[in-house]
Amino acid sequence: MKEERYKALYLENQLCFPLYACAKEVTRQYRPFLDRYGITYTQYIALLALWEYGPMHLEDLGEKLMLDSGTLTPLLKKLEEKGYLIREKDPEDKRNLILSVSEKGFALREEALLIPSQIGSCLHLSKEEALTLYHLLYKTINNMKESA
Amino acid sequence: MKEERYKALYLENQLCFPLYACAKEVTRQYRPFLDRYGITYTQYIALLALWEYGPMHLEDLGEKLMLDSGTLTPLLKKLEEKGYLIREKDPEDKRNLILSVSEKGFALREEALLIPSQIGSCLHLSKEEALTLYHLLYKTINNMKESA
DNA sequence: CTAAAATACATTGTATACAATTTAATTACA
DNA sequence: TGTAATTAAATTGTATACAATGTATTTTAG
Repeated sequence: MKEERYKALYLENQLCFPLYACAKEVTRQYRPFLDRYGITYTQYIALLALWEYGPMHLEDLGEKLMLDSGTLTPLLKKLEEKGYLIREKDPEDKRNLILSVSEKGFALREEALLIPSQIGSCLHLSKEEALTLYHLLYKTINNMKESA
Repeated sequence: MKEERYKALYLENQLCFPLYACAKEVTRQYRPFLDRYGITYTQYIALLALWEYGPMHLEDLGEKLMLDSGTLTPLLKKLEEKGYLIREKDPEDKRNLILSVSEKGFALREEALLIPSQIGSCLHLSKEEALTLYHLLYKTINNMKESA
């Protein structure tokens, strides 16, 4: 099986695989912290964006998170059901949906303040390693966006 | 909104987000190449493991790919339906499922030989950058596994 | 030797992801 | 102005992911 000819297809020679596995593993690290508030990782990053930038349209959130309406629509409805979010039609243009964090959603922000450092300590990377990884990931993302 | 107090929760201060986004984006790059053979990214990495290591049990594949039976069972059935894979009970221990690549599956391996370099060129990373990224990702994965 | 524990896979239920299509609202233009 | 083109969400359909449970098989203890 392990013929030289197929070296390019060895799992350990792929960059994609550790990327895929690491991303899954990191979101798994978040689970116990987020379970306490009844939210998922994707719901969490949606809140991160809305906490930081304030009310915005679904499309803008989609651009920030690189997610489309097919993913976001049901996810945002769940956040609304849980009381963290308000979804309302934009009176200026009723095609748009304005997303804004509720009072309960802002209360959650206070609790969430503790999460990043707890996750950070799971990863056990030096500040320098984390920064290198961060920049390489964004560089890769931007490279892919350009070539598209 | 953008108060100093909440800096730790800024989307751009998260390491998890570019990781999550990059992984999704890279699997998207695979899609056009894999669509031609009617397989998905996860099905592709399952084949990578089976091409490289030969027949194995579902559990071993799950360990290599960090996936459980809930994900693998339906995925492997689809690969079998498409004719790339053979699923059979192990006569030695009928709890185990032996997974082996079919003739058609090995024919696909020849075609797949072209994929890694085509993906590589989408990422536009130098050999050094790719290697650094690779090592940091595996380091992070291993760190998380240890702390668990 | 047999009942209980353990094991491996399958199934169920929930939540993404995303392509493709549909629907409602707005804009553009003939 | 009235209709065609465009736009933004929502919906539909398929494929992961994964926790929790179920089921068949094997192993282990007594």
